[in-house]
Amino acid sequence: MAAVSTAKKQPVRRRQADRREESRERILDAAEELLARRGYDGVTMREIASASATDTSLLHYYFNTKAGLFDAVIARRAGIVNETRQVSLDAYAAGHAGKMTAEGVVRAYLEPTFRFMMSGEPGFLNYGALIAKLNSTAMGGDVDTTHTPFDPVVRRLVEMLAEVRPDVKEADIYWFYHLMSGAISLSLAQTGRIDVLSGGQCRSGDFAAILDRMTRVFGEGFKSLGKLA
Amino acid sequence: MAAVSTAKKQPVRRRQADRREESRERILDAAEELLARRGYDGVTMREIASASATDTSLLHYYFNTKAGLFDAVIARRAGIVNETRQVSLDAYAAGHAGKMTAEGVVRAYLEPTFRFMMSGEPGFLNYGALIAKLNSTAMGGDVDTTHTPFDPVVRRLVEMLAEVRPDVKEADIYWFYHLMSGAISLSLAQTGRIDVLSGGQCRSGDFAAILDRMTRVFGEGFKSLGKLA
DNA sequence: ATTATCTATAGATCTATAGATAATGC
DNA sequence: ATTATCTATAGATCTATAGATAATGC
Repeated sequence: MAAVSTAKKQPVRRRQADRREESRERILDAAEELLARRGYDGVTMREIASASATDTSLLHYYFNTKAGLFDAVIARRAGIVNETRQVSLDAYAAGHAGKMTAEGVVRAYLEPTFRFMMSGEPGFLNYGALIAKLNSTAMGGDVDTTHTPFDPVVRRLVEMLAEVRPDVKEADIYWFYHLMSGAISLSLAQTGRIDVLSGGQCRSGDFAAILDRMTRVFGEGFKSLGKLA
Repeated sequence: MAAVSTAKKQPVRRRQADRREESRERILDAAEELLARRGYDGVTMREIASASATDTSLLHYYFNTKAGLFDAVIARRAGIVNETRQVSLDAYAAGHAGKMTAEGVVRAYLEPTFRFMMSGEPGFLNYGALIAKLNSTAMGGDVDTTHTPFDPVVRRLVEMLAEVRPDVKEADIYWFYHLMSGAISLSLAQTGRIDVLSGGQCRSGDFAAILDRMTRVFGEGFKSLGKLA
């Protein structure tokens, strides 16, 4: 057997890179949760430091400023989310050349996001709520919302929808995305409001139900575009 | 001719009630704009005081606390918005007994909101953005989101949609409302993101365009409910 | 006499940094 | 010798209130 819990008092000797990584992750986790719940201005560096069992000086050591910490929280998961969406759209396009449907495209776009939310990892639930807050924040404020890292995938989505219905004007497809985006955002926000409103018939955290309804409603709704009113 | 600008130096003699009302409105306007732009925690009482050309002590005199001021901002326009929606839904129901359509109900629900946004009154644009922020805030925080004053009208909407399609489960109608609510929220937020994304083909402030697309997409999308997938 | 408004400040924060100490690198 | 972490604090806020003054009521 290898040496498991040999010395009692002696601190575990960890590599610098590991200490660094562990501390950063611990801070990012705490920041993610607090930022998701109360927003950028609703959270203090002290609170994040306290929640991650360290001091504000360490937060500044790793992330420089509060805005830097915020950006790091967003950036941490943006890559994987983006890639998964991209892969999903490409896979659907490849598997349905010439027979793509709006519903299929919509599902391919939505599924990865909701799969992350259903993974059970609390980090993703917090991340989702944080992205929702960011989405409803006007551009040009303190928090930089210009570098939304999701734009290329959205363009791909629009492209594929245009292929399904070449007669629909591009602007209308963008509006369609806008409406869908709003529905996604509110869902990621997990506000608990629909729970109360429906008397418990719906639960904010039931992402399987939301994915199903979204796919249907937007898949069908897409057909209305381009028609005369 | 009546006495217009008679005395030069002499301060205009105004009734107490008028002074009170004018000051309150001036403060509420400034608060509404700042809160819409930066959120509850992103704005200070000092800033609101400065923007309304007064002091924080007067803000506290009229509204007690920061939370009290926030509530007053929300409450000021909630009544008229609510009533207008209610009247619109009732009018549609009365005029289309037995021949209501999902699209008709959806339009009757949406139209008043968007009409306020299109009124050109900047107060309503700010109010809309503020409501959008509130909608994506989880319940149970500092800001009280439980007293959302819009619930009764939503129930009426759900009721009418259920009349259009009695075969659809109530939970599905609530989910449908949830999706629509997300799209409304993002639209009210006026983030400017769709403008950039679409390369200027769409404008966040084009509420006529949004109302038109929403009515179509959700009117058509509603038909997908209750169907087998 | 009452109500609205201003002056001044208490007491509790906040972000950020300088400088000391502890742990790892080599 | 270098990197990670902690101690202590600067300097600038923040919300809220006490108490004085100005304007209106009657």
